[in-house]
Amino acid sequence: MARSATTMRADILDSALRLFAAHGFRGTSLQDIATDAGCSKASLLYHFTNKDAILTELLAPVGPEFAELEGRLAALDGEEAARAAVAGLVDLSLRFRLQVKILLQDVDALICRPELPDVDGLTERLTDALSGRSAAPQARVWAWMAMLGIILTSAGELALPEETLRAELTRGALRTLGLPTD
Amino acid sequence: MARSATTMRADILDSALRLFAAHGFRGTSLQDIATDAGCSKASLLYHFTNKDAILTELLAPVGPEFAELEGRLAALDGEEAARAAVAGLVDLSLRFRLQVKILLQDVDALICRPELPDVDGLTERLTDALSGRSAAPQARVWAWMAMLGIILTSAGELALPEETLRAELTRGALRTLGLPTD
DNA sequence: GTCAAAGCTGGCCGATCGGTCAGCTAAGGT
DNA sequence: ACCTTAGCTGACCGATCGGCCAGCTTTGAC
Repeated sequence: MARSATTMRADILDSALRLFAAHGFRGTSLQDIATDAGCSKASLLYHFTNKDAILTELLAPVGPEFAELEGRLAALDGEEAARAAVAGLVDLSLRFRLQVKILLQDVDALICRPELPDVDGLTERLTDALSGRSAAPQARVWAWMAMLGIILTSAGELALPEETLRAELTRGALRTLGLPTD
Repeated sequence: MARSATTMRADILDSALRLFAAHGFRGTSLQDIATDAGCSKASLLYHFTNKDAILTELLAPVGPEFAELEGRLAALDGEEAARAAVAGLVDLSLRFRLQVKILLQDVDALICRPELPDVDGLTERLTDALSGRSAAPQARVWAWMAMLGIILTSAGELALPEETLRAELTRGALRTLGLPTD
């Protein structure tokens, strides 16, 4: 054995996460991952059944976290729902920067997979909460702006300490939604 | 000749624009475009030297428009710069919805091409204007949130009349930046 | 009517993709 | 010392990609 099994698997996942986030799922070949991880392409397919399995394992922790956020939001309404949605979204976007970046790059090619989180429904329920359960066109537009602003800005490469980033993302989103920033 | 030359070229560009926006540049094959346009793959490469040439022609009108916006913004400062940047960005994002969507899907694979607009420099100068020429971390975060919110929300599929979309995008972005909405 | 050129296509090419397989190496229980 | 098995690999496969080319059909100038 070349190296401990757990290390090899972890190295592959680490390389795949970085490369998928940087160049997209479709833009990263198995050979790219193998080279980066320092092993052969065949070795990848020994540890994982196929390319999709690597992606699925990388994205596995994301789904439950967003589901839990949705559960918390479901009981709330109005301004309370919007503030909770902002806080939760900022938190998850920062914790899963790279995973979110992967999802966004090939949305259309990935949302059709049943094992992956239901992105369409998720965004719909999130914008519903962010708008404070309002169906007004303005509220829907602002909810989308706030959601995309949070997710993509945190996925970007702003060179800022995490705490200031979290604080300013929250403040910016609340203002987008027209809510006073405490 | 099967049909008038100008029609064939226009049909190809129309199909390519829709397919690139829907599935990305790398996610759309020449065969896909040919099938959609109702001609053979070889016919595409008769009208265009290669796949990149189709993309370049689709994106050609975008560069000058953003360059002109930049020129207008360069002379402005502070709140004036931010307001002008919001108005200009909303306008261009709505006018070039599909083109922007293409650029965003494969940013990393496309920005390296010299003939295409300098996305990195463009976003940097735009966020500089949106922040009112401020280097404060908060202003930079909010500028990114406003920019991404405008661009991606307009690229999305909100089923709203263009005028309300324009008005609410502008209002939302100004609030994100902490500017009074008149 | 003739003919050069434009418009268009089927068939082919090399490269690269994800994935399979037989087989090599080394670890570890007995 | 022996042998099973986990870890790993080079070589290979079919599919698909972007792109090329010889040649067919139609047009329009003369």
